Amino acid sequence: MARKQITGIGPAPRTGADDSGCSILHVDMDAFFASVELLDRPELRGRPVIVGSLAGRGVVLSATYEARAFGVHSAMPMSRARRLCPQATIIPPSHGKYSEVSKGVMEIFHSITPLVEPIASDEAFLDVGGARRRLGPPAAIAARIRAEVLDRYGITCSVGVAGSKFIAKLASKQCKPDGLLVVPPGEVVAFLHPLPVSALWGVGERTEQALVRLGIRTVGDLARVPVTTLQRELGPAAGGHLAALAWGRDERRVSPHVPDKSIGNEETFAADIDDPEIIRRELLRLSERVAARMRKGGHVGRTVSVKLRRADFSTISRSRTLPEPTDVAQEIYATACDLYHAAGLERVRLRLIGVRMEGLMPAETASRQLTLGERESGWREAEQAMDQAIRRFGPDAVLPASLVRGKLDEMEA
DNA sequence: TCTGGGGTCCTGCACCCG
DNA sequence: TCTGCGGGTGCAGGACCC
Repeated sequence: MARKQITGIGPAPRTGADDSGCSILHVDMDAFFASVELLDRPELRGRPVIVGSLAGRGVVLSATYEARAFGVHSAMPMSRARRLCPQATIIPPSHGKYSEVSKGVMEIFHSITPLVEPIASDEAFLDVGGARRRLGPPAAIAARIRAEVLDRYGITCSVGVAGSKFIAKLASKQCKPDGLLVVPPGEVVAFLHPLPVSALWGVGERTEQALVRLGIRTVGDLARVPVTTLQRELGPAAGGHLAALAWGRDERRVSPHVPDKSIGNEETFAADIDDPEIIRRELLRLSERVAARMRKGGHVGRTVSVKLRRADFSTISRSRTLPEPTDVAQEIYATACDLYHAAGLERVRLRLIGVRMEGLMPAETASRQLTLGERESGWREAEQAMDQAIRRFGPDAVLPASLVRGKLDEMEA
């Protein structure tokens, strides 16, 4: 999903360019969540529609191009979006529906090539180098994908075709919505240099400000700055990275299987909370969710990380590495509680808490000390039994006692 | 204006160890 | 024995992405 707002005008989209040397496609669904919602609400076509939560603190998840014309964009606070476009129809998100369509779209990609790297539910990179003989040149394959997605799901997508992932991604962004743009290797610099620096992957608000202070506004400006200057200003990694991107150099391959590095869940409260009992109950709920996801994915992890966001939006994180990797919620929860206590925020109003497991590895390769394994086996077996019950009877089938107490409190209130 | 939730990656610092 | 140094690791925070 295109979230970054790029201002500035690039070259006009081209579809008939020479696509030899361009085997990377970036496919990006147009206003994906909103487009899926319009399938069920065709009467809203051509009107401003925003997908986002109606209640509490929320941001815009997706907006039709009619809503974007009023300045609404993804990640904008809903309160602001409503002010900018009061006539918009607001639809609460239905993630299950988007996953279904996403799965189908990914299947279309896989029918073209096994080299598909999903980046999000609505976009992916494809390496179609091996599909040329069967399906024709990359631009023709891109056109075929666009037609098939429209035919099967009634929604449009934009496709960038280039010799690298980075340029393909920029190309799809430039031709949105419902477009196709080929950037041949010989035209990369001419395509790239007029763009604003914010178009580059890795340049967010802060980095853009830093670059503007140096008088760098376009990618062309950036390309003319010595790499040592960029590294001094932005750090060795970011400086080197941007210097390469400014000349279109991007060697990354399309990788179909990128292993997970961490799994976490976080929650923003409807109102700020300073009651340690409630916070601990939420830590348990989040630990349960994280552990269940880890077991489902066959992961164990070594580092427990807790995120605490105060009412003023300042955020701290605390982490601890365990002697042995785990996927047991009770262990994650106990560590999370320790970290929360040690942070000294037990009487501080919090708006968000999160629990994350890092240092993931496949459960079957994780060696476990016998004594620890014996101590935990009761919990692991209990939690695996919970997993089974939940799969059979639904998410509320089994809950830890303290979460049941919490639910009863809510019902009584 | 008031900021979700899922992530990755980088940097700087502290500490340990050889 | 003490000190300096460099590498590895853990931790905290921040920027960035979708």
